[in-house]
Amino acid sequence: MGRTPPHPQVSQFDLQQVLEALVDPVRRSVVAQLDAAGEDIRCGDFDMPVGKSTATHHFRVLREAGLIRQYYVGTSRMNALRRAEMDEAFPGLLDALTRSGKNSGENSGKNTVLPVRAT
Amino acid sequence: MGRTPPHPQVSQFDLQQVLEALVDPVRRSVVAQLDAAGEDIRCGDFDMPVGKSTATHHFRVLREAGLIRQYYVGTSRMNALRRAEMDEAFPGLLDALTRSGKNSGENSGKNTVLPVRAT
DNA sequence: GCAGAAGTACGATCGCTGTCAAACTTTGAT
DNA sequence: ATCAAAGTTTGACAGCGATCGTACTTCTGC
Repeated sequence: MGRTPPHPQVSQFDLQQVLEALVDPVRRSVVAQLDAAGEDIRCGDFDMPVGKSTATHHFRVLREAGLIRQYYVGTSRMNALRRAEMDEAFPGLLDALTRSGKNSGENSGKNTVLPVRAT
Repeated sequence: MGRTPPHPQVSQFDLQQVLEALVDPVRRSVVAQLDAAGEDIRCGDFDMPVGKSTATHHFRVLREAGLIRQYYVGTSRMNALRRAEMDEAFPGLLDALTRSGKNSGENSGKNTVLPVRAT
């Protein structure tokens, strides 16, 4: 059980890494769900449109960027939003993202208004 | 083709698109330079570590996301930061990025040789 | 001990995007 | 008219990352 994966310290948070984590709609949705719930969530209890192995990958990216903290409870892995630490490193960033996530409905990544060549 | 290229309206700004634009260190640097200068800058006057055609590509991505406005002056193309409109669409986002850009790696995302504060 | 549940690790695709070089266009100056 | 400056367009290429399926590891309950 106690096998906790490595987590970065606040002093090691990197903006580039955080943005790369948050640019993916699936991962941003995970953050949004944690923020909305206000409590920790099991990996399997998220609403994610991908397979298990892909989900694992997303959680790892979020963890290594410092956005979430993971710990085991039985066979389940719990996920906690590191909101306070993120706010300390990058004030206003999570606020801006979680807020605008509500209004402009996230359309899962692909374009809405701009012309793109056909395939 | 001395005409102005197409620019999106504020109501059409898309968070996903804006994040995809800002996740690239070169493009974030362009935004930072515009923000720091406080005035419009010619394409050729930016400090960019890429070739001209790549720079053109970056400017297009920024423009289509709504981050900059482009207009011609002679043979030169000027670039203006659409700060107010971005703030209207995504309050706090640019603030968070330009501010933490000072501390964390806005350094092209590769080798960030910057002071790290302890906790 | 065994079976099932919950994730993880490992390859393998596959599409996207950042990059460049070369050719082209438009504008301003000589 | 000619030439140079400033960007754009096009085509090609390389690398990264999101995705999946399968096999593997741990833990809980019986």
